[in-house]
Amino acid sequence: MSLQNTLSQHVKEAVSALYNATLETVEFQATRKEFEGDTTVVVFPMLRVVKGNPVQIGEAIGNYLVEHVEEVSGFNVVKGFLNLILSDAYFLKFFGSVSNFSQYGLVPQGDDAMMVEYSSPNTNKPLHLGHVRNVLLGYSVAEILKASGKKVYKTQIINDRGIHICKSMLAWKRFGNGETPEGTGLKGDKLVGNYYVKFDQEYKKEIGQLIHEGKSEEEAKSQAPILLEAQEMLRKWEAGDPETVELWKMMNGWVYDGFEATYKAIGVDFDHLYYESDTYLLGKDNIMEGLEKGVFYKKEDGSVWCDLTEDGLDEKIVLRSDGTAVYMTQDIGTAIQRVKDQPDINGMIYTVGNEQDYHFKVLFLILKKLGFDWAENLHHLSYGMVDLPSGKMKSREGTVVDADDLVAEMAKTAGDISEELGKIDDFSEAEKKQLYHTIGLGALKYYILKVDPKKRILFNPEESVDFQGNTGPFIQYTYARIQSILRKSGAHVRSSEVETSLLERGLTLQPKEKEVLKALQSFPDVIQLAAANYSPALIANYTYDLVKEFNSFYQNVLILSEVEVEREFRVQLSQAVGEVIKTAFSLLGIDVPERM
RNA sequence: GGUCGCGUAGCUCAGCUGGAUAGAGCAUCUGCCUUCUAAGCAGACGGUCACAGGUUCGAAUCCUGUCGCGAUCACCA
Repeated sequence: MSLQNTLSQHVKEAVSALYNATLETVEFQATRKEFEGDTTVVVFPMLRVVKGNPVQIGEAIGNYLVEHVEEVSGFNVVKGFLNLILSDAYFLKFFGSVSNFSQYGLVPQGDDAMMVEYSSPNTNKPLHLGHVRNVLLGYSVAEILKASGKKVYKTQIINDRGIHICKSMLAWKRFGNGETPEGTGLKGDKLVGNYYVKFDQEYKKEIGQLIHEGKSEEEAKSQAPILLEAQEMLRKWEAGDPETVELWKMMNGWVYDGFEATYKAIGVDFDHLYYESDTYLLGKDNIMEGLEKGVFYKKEDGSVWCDLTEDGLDEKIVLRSDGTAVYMTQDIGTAIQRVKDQPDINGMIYTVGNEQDYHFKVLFLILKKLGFDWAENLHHLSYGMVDLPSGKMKSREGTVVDADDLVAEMAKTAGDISEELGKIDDFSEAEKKQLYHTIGLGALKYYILKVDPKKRILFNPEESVDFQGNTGPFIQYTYARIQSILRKSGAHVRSSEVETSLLERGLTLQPKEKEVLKALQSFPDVIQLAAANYSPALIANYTYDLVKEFNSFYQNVLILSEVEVEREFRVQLSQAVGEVIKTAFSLLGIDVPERM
């Protein structure tokens, strides 16, 4: 039983004994820094069942607790707040009860399985800053869910078909002169992306020409020869024309190699890949079944709809009048297919930008109406856009921030700062390169993940990301310093038997040490809370708080003390903090360096 | 226009189920490297929590309305 539960029980007893009243719940709160105490009971809510002065009630309960509960060694009452002081024995008992801090807070995997989808790239252009936020969020939420005891399948659906793909194929065919990634030394996704841009340039040129010849803008846009040809290419692809399919396979292959390199650089991975070319025909059967069940209805022109007006939404089309699928059709079919493929899944998380909030609201509602039990556990992990100081990113205007460039830029900044500090002059070039990548990526990931996903991010690439304060590198730095302490102290290994004897050997805890212990104590709760809210930000901000407490301790208390017991405990405490930082950061997908 | 989200210090952000004098970092200013890594620590300065009502012993937090910003409301994906 957690301390809070134990205390809660005793407070109820106290109220019962002292006032002959029954308390439903006891409200706890972290004690504010300016008051003495380790945890606080709020007396106000008790006034409903106990009539009287909150201060007197607090005093009475406080006295009762000190007398009856060994963990409580003292108290004070300020207004309606009962601040309890916990004994050193209690804190050391907690510290000793954790046998292995590298596993601390992690719940062993149960049978509950979830699928987390993220990235969802198009294969006509490279990944950009928007994808970076998506991928980091999805990956981190998947890791947090794992830590909370869920089995997790990480997936991405690759949008590998459609008119946009044909555009870059056509442009390559027309202007490419047989260029390949190998021949040019360009990453495959970059090469293909260039032809997508090339298509757009040609398209604009042709539109201009047509308007010059007297067509209206609308006519020009729909009649430009290059566009017609792209549409023709899509038809050929759908018909399975060998030459077109061959080209499609080749160019998509280039793009996959490019994506793979980017994912590797960012440090994310997937368990399953879905290709839209395999799934885009799914869903029609499900629509037909739904039609029979009466979930959908058919209009006179043959199109199929779902009436959501009773749920406060509109009618939504799920099948066109010509019988072809829309986006919604595919998503319905894909969701159902996934559960068929992986029957232990009983929930799915879709990491997709908030511009699709409405789509997912409708999708989930329809799946519920179709009667799937897992439809209750669908969640749209919706996130805000990443804006630049210049405004929105627009691929056609070349204002996108490329993911690979961004990672390289961050590593360079990390390198510049490190060189200036000169702490790692004995590193080899390869080690330095690795370290700069770790730090730069840590800065980028932390910067994005510490913000509430719902909020838009204003990303200024020039100012780049800070390395001071609430940042990834600051936390990495703290970890590195802890490793340094462990090296210098001869790396004491913690064992659970030791801590009780620490008390017997005369150890008394200092306030800074208690603060660190308190911060460590809340880690398991934070993981659960983060999993329940799909929020990496909670983990990030928790880690920062822990590091702040540790640094304050580090700076104000001598760790390598002359007194043996103190030295032993402080080294172990440092080690524990290091392990929790490492765990927390692994949930964010951030590596920690041994030295920096 | 309907719906959804956001609005907290000059800037970037925390603030869990309502609780004490609303917290960090950056920026500005003061101290601290002969002691475990100064990417640090200790402190100062900085707030009408967009605005107005309401519920409550108590509201940044919950409810209603207003304003501002954004997204969305396709037989596009």
